[in-house]
Amino acid sequence: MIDAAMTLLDEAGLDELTTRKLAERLGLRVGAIYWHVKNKDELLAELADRIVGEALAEPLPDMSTTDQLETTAMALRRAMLDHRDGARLVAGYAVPGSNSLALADRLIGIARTAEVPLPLAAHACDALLSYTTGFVLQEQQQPPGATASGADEALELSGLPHLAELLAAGIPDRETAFSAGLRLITAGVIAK
Amino acid sequence: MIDAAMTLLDEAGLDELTTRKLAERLGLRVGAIYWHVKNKDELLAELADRIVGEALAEPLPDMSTTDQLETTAMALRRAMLDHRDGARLVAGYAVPGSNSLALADRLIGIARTAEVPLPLAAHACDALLSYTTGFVLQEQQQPPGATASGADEALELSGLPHLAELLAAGIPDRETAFSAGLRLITAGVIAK
DNA sequence: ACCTGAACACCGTTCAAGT
DNA sequence: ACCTGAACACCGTTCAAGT
Repeated sequence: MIDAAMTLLDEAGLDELTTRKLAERLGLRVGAIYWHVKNKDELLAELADRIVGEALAEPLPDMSTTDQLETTAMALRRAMLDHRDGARLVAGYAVPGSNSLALADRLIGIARTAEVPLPLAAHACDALLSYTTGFVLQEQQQPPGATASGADEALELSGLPHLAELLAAGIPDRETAFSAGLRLITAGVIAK
Repeated sequence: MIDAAMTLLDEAGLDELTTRKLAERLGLRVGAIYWHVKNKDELLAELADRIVGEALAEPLPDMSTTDQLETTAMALRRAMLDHRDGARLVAGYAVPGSNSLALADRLIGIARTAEVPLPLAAHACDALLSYTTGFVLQEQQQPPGATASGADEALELSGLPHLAELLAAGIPDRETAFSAGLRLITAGVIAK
């Protein structure tokens, strides 16, 4: 059931993930869905939790504290990117009681082993999670035929000198942009 | 038209912001909506842009570079919090060509006046925007009767020692949590 | 220019009734 | 225990036709 929903999500995206299409894929009538699951929101919550679970499954090699924090955040990003609209799902339906809490606990734990005081560790965890989901959300937003690379259609840049300069200098790819933001956050944690 | 949509959003939330309810509020039939606007997505994009515009309207007093960056991010947070589901709207429908670009340009500009090199300034801008929308998204998520303060219903904390400790120590309020994350990012920008 | 009437192709959810 | 049939109350969108 949830497996079928997951593959339907991956193939069709969140907007097309409908109870009726799910039923059809399972060879059932719509109503049958509601024997397995209370409602659609519960279904989506389970999907979101599963995605966060994939991030959690990633092993953590021996490395510096900041690298461990960054690796964990990158695992979350990977897990969300691995599923269509993954970030929207996690941001919108991931619910306490589940893997999200475990992920938060892991992040705080990493910071604490480096003797980071609890309040700062909590804020760092919060910042990393908000940043990561915010970043991937934006990343997965441009959906259909966004011209993959190069300066695409001339958007209005008059009055936006810095963006113009940035466009001329070349926009960095998503990977390095994400890592750079991550570094800004984690550096602040141990520097304190 | 967009004004009516905005107040409907504020009163009813994004899920209840429906073309039919909007028409009813305007004393029209549904079809009439589509004379004013191409489709619902365009309507939502205009709302999102308007919200970002409110953030842009906030004046920037004379202060340190990091304070200016933080003030700008806080203005965006305020603007999103000022409207029901503001973050979901901005994250999901804000589109280039509009106030989002102006906001990004402003952030990069602030960093650049402090002689931050362009690539770092761009990454800082990216990080601040992703963090802020991610944070407020989460903030506006718990919708209905989330027990406002205090440790609410016992969620399962076995195996989550750090979260348990955090809960015992008291969860910091959203304001200071947001500021703390902001500081982590901005500190990294000038420290470099 | 601006709107109505009326339809089309969808949704999520419920619930008696079947097996 | 698991599913069907059939309905209910909604959606967004289109488009001829009216004024």
